[in-house]
Amino acid sequence: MKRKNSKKQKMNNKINPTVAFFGSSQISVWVLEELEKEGILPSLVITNPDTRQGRKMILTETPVAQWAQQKSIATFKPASLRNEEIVATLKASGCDLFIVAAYGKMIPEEILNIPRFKTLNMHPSLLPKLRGASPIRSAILEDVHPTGVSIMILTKGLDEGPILAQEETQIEDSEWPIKGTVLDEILAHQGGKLLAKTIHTWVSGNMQPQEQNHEEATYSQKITKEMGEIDFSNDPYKNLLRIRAFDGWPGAFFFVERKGALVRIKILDALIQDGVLVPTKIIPEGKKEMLYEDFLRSQ
RNA sequence: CGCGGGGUAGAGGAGAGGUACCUCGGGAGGCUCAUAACCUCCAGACCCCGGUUCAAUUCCGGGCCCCGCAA
Repeated sequence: MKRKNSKKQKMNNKINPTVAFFGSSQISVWVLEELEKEGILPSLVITNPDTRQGRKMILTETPVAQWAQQKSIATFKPASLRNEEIVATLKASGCDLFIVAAYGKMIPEEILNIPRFKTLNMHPSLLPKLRGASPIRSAILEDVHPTGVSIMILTKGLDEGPILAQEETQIEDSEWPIKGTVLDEILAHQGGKLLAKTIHTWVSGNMQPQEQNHEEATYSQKITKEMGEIDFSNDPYKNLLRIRAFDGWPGAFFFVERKGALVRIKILDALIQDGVLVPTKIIPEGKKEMLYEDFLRSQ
């Protein structure tokens, strides 16, 4: 009777380490939501500084900062982590574990090694594939299907740390190439869930990190605005991948001449019809979202 | 005050100080073996509040909303 109880207790009362979370984007927030569902709430949040953004250039907090504020969690917004004050603060926090998800900055080794359970990272790709800045969008752009999520221990190199867990993402062929914003959300939630599960096992000591196969590593490039310009003379499927990958940000676009001026046309979505890339929904500069056929009618 | 564009039928556009026009869509009818094609007809609109004016949807001022850039 007594034995049974203690066993049960071990199963249900998971060890809950104190955690500091590094993240900045909406993807980070989705991960935080999954962690919270599993009872992991950080006691400290590190995110990027506020930036001016939006049409009015309003000073805005990162989605993570907003989330943390709502939960009344202490938040730091350092411009750089190579800063003794921050390092001291993190050391003094006494956190057992650091978690990183879409933070947006490289974290110095000095910080990675502070907590006794080390620093874990949720990386939304099947490492060692698509290391680097844009694993989700590049999966679409480079037609890497299926993709997935990985949980790893952060080390000095860029996404080179040993892997604790990995999971493929189930996406129907018919849905591929999927839209970037959709894949963001799928991978963030899936990665968050896997991360939560992994943390519980990891801190209880029942996990063997697996070194990555560095030979097979590929890297995702940072996505820039210019990459979004669509040249209709290019391969239609590649253009479609680009439109879907850049969904939301930075967006795909082309220019048309109207009354002597170049007008930018943003492509929201497109499909391939009889081997030809046909936009479906667009936004001409200064106008609102409209069907491409409506746009053509008025040309 | 970061820069800029815009709000006209259900959709996309044109327009002008005094009958608001075009394309698509909707409805009715016609032609046709038949049709998403063609013909005829019909319904349906000027973002809001002030000002100027004999007259404002149009010019002026303010407001609300939408969007492109930028970040």
